[in-house]
Amino acid sequence: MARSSTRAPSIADVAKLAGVSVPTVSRVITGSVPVSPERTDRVLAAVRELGYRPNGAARALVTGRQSVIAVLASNTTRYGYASTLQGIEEAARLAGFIVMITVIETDEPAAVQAAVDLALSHPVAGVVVLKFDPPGAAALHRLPDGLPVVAASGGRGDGVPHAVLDDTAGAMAATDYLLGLGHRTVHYVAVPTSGRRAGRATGWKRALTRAAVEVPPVLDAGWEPERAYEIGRELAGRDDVTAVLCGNDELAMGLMRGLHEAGRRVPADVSVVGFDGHPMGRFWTPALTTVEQDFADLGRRSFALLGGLLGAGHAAKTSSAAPRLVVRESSGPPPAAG
Amino acid sequence: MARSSTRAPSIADVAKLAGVSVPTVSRVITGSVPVSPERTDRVLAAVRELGYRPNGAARALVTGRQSVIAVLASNTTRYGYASTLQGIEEAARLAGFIVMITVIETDEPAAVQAAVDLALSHPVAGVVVLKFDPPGAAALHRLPDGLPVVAASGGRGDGVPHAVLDDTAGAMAATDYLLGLGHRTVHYVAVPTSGRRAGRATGWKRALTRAAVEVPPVLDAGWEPERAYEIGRELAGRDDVTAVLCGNDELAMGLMRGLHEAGRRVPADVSVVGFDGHPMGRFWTPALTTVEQDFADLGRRSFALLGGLLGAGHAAKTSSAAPRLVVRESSGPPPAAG
DNA sequence: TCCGCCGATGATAACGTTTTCAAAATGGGA
DNA sequence: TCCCATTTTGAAAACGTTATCATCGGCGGA
Repeated sequence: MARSSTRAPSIADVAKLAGVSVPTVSRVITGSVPVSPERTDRVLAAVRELGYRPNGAARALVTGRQSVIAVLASNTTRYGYASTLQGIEEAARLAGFIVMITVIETDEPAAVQAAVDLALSHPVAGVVVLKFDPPGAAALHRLPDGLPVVAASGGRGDGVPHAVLDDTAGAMAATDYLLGLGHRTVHYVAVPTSGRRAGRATGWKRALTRAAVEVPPVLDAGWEPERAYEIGRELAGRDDVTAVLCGNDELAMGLMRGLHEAGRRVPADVSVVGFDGHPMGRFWTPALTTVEQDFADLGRRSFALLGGLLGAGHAAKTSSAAPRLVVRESSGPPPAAG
Repeated sequence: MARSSTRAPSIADVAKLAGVSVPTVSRVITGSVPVSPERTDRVLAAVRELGYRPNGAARALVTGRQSVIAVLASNTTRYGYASTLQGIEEAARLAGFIVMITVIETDEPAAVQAAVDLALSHPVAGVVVLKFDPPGAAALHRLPDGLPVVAASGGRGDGVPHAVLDDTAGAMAATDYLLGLGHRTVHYVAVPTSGRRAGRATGWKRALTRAAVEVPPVLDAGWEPERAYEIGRELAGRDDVTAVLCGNDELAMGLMRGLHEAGRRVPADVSVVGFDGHPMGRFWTPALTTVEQDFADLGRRSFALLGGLLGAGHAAKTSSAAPRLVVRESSGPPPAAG
């Protein structure tokens, strides 16, 4: 049973034990060609006894087909990233694919190249790039031609097939909602973006201009809730700020804490709306109004697009879904009826 | 440049173009054996021109060395899991390894077996199992012998090398802290555990018995903050509950919301202490007292253990770290001086 | 000048599997 | 009974790389 040491049993070992030829074992295992019941049993018995497990490298070498897909992302712990990854993994697993994850820590060219090289040092069937921020966008540009690639992001695509969450529509809906509540304008605390086109900022800006109200300067917070917290404290001193849209829910929570510590009440004094639909948002006090996005579905759609690329040629080029505004407690009318 | 179609260039194509033999190309690429500068240049030029990329499957097949490690986990979105995964990935990437992730959704034998089979259908150098819950523990038992395996968990190991976060010590510290504040006893809202030995519950129980106070029944919440929220509402009606330790911070946040909605103030009426050190905890209102754990470090240590297994035989068998109690606003003395 | 040594190079084997192709076995019809 | 079609089986080739081994060249020492 516990045959340690030496080397893993090969198909030849199984064949010898079962008293059949090597190809017969292969046929039993892959099920590609029928084999007589009697031999099939002998082979399966031998497989069990030896604990034989096909060598994927050899199999991949001869078939040329890979069953591994690479995911490139800048971070795997943030809510949106982790959920998208989960969706990709689930869809891939159900299709018999394995997911390899490689993190791209910065958008510095050397680091990006190193990460891409590492990811591609292994034979992969395709690549999914989480293009939510600069590192993701940089990685996309460094992937070699001829490799099936899909990007998952919140904006429109450029070249490669994209699975998209329509950030712009979500941000517009949230901004329209706040304006409809009577707020004079809406401020925006931004997350990093993948390029010039920032879907969330675009939607926010578009809603404001369409309503013919002033567009205040964007407040950049990066990914850190700490920074949003500081912004919250700064904003607390300004009476003209009555509604804030945040690039994601973590930022919104940090911001609310900053406002709270500085004595501003949410939503009585300031309305705060987040983005993403973080599962903790509904337990927050006050519960967070947010633009809910189905990241897991984004991941599944990303893999589906990639599957289309791998299979028949008639693959879809994009897959888009609209987010949904979820109104909870952190938003309301402005303090002085606007 | 963009040579699509046909098949990827092989080392033979490079050799022919550079006018050298196949092994010489291999030597240039791997750097294993010195090659004359003139030939090296020719080879590198040919590599560039053809866009040659070594076939990892062939390489893996002949060397027998794998540069892929598999991670088995039941979920990749929860804070502890995601952070541990991040630590593993980081350490692996720095060592030139790639991380494959396979999710085990339930502890049902068939599902576990399928996931393990999928993960091992690819040749891997070793496996890290996130053994925080039943699916992880089940996976650990289904891995074949002879494969380097490390478990990362919050409890002690059994057989395979373990990287550990000392849950027991953390839970004891938190419970001692609450008892020291004057609480008559401390209730415990539990997360799922990987087996009979639940580190957090053990530490909590040990601290209570050592202080000779009553040990209330464990309140099981699973992983869902929703369930903790309900428990919070239930507990709100009980005056004897003045201090609650939660199995993780998400649960604590759900619980606090439930208490809040039912009119109980935290920490004035009830003290709540979480577990894990979720980054959002400090922004919560009230900011969450918690037992902070360094999951990323746990991941790095897991990989280090695995590296020891892969390299020389004198590998460490365990690696343990103690968590740290971080006192914030959600805990304080009981309402009526105890 | 010759011998032996060392470094660079190339031919060939090996890794473990699937695929191709031919051979053997089986079955059915005349 | 014989022959052909069909199914099952096995031998050998192929995948792309690295490892092994022998060969070739140059160089230093006698």
